[in-house]
Amino acid sequence: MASFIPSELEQKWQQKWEDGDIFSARTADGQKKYYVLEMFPYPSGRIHMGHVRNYALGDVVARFKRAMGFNVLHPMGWDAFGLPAENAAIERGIHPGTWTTENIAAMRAQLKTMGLSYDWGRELATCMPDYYRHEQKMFLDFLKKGLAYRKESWVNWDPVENTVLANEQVVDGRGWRSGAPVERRRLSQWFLAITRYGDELLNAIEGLDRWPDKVRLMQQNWIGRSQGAEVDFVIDGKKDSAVTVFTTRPDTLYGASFIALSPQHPLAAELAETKPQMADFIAECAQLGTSEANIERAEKKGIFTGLYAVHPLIDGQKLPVYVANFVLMDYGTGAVFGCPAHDQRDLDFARACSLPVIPVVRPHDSDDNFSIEDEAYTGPGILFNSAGWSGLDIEAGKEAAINALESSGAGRRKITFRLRDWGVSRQRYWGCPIPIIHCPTCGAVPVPEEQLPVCLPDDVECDSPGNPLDRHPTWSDVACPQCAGAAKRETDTFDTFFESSWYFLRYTDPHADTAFSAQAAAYWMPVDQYIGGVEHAVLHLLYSRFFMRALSDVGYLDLAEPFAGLMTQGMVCHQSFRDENGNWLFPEEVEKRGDNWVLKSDGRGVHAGRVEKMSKSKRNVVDPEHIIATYGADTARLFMLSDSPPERDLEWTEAGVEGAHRFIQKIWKLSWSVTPCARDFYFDSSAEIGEAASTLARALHKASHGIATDIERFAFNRCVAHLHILVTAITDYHNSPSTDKNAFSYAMQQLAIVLSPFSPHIAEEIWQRSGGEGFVSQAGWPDADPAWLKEDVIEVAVQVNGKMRARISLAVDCPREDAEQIALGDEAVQKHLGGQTPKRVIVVPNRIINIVC
RNA sequence: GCGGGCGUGGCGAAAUUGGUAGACGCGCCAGAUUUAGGUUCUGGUAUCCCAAAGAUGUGGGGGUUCAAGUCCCUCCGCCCGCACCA
Repeated sequence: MASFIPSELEQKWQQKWEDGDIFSARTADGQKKYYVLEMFPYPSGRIHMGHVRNYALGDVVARFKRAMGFNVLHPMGWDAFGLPAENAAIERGIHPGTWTTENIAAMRAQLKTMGLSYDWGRELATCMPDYYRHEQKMFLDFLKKGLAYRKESWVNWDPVENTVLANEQVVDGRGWRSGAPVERRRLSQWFLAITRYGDELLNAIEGLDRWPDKVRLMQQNWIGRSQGAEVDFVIDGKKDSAVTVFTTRPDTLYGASFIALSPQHPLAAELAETKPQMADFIAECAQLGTSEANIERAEKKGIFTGLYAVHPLIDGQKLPVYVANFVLMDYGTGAVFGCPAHDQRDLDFARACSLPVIPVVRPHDSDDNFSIEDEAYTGPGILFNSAGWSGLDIEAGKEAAINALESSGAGRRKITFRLRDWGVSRQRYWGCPIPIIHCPTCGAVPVPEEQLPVCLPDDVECDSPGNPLDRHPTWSDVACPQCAGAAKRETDTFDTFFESSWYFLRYTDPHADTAFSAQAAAYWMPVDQYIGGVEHAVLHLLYSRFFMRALSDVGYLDLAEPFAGLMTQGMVCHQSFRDENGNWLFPEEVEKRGDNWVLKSDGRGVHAGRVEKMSKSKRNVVDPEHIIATYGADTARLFMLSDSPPERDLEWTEAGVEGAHRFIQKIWKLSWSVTPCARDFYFDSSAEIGEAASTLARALHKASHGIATDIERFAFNRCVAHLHILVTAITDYHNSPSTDKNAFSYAMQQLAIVLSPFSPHIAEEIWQRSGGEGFVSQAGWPDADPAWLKEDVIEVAVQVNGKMRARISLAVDCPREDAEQIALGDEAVQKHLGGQTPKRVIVVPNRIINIVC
């Protein structure tokens, strides 16, 4: 027997697949299509285990659907613009483009060793002008349609580097490189009007029935449609100035005790001009940056403006106006009224500032003495302390409030979305240039379409922070397309989510002169199965849904939803280790001796930490390249799929890989007894073929049925269990005295088919040895014969008063009465009945019998 | 802070969606093969109990039901996302 060298075997088959060009997808009208897509990687330099998991999952689906007779599209490409390339440029003096291209080459080579069934002819990289030129055109089309517009918004500003910082680059309120306290700055930037589709994006979630419920919920909450009212509060002493607030609880207006403005509210800025204290407070708030998580986690603080607002309903009542760090400028109107009795955050603030707490909603089972202590009351109830609204329930109260506001002119019904328009401008080099020319006389002028693409210049200095496009001596100097006067190119580039919002469309027609052709999109779209990390549950997936609608509206295609099916995978985790000094250690630096972990080098003790997401900083990483070189891709893929269900986190363990490897080797050894089998061989379920052959036939049919069912429901770990059971059955048959060489080889050939989505290389080898035609990668999935799946006798549990007391064997679909009689006749059952007569007997056919007395 | 999720043997998990808890794998134990180690093969393995019988058991507490890992309430722990990381 030849020893098993996975790399040789795998290279051989990868070469044959490539030579045979068997994974190229061609538009084939009439054949049912299936589009499988995994989220394309950012070319960071090396693949990591998360990629291996993602692509192994996708390849199972692609290979299985091919076996089921679908015309499968399974492409791969590179999400190639982004911040890390610029960081590499600053840190290592390498051009972002060079860095990215080298990374792509390295990662492509790594991916190819996995034996994934991609159509590499459709590969794309978003940093190529051939790709991004189309999104410049899209942007201009959006602009014409009013879907793109310009407005001011806030960014994190590093005052030392004079650059805009990403949230990731703000650490504890300081720039990550400069260490300087972050400021907020207002910049004029481009936005895409995603909120125009708010209702549609929300309503269509219901139809995404092959998406995980959790993702649908998250998108729903993210869009966050709320009904309520806008209320205008006139500032005392300034008749014509009012602060407008948005509230979902107009019913609690009689409980209002203050008004709070966002630190970015125009009125706050106005006050800061004359009040240094206010200016200081706003500056302090600015240090929290733009991250909503940071803002909302910060200690609640506010300062009094000295102004009072007039309560629109209560004569003579005035509410103090504060500027508070917990009010977001981006939501509603950037101002709220505080009702401490019925909002915990308002209550905390009111207690800190000694403001009145006026309960206006009481629970149904309380009376008008209901009062508030440390906890705001947010539950259902009846209004009180509310003049004419007292006695109404909350919903009726809201209606009454809105009617009162509308008739007095102090407010109006209002629907607000939490969703904000998408700011796409980035002050960075490594992105798609925004095709706009700024002219001192004509303003922002679109670059004429015949001048597209606006290519990134290569000759840039990337050795210092900031946008090199701003520093380029000539690139931005152009003539205005309208007046031919001297003008400047826009030096901002697009958010990289722009690229990932339509790449799945480009794959359908990757060499088209346009972004894609409507025909190709009509054939291949939507993506039937999309697979990727749950971290994209909202942003990327929502932007893509928006893009489809926007592109449809400007005439590119006619389809609203890009992804019919979605599967979100869990993270790949590994135990982390630290030495005595708290330094992180790589897994290969430690080993287990007895119950303790020690350093391999000198045997000193090691702290074994938690099992957590693989990350470079904690060093708990395992390099896929090393694993594939050692065990082979078949083993690595099989292990990735075998232990945890795909949506859950997976712990990478050495022992687990070893186990998968043993299983592959077991199959390898078995494969040496395989000889070409008769083409028309099959197990006849209507003939007497003997015990051993029947058992084998049953195992084969159960496996092909079970694996197909479990692939459809993403229970890949169960698929691996089916494979183990099948291999055990084939081994037993092989070892049995009545073994038949032809039957054995046939069984192995069938195994090859059902194994091929998981470990395709060894499957090809077995297929070839058993005389299979062509590639197993192109073979059809075996139909399961129901006759071989049916059991004759089934074991049924018998409970007495809900406790399991016996198991009885019954014929399948045995009549209820017979089952009941047999159960009651059972010795153990009789013993537990202790002579009592059953009051009730529940018979669940083929499952359980419960005798109640 | 807000939004979402997860929690079952020593470990990864399974449970036909309210019907026999622990399939399959890892680990461990015993035996066989082997000069030995490794490999391989066979058997065992939720806990308590010598065994049987029995009892207990799905993060904690409570509830609904003939029947709860599954449904409801509540508490605890861990993880993910929060709009300029991708």
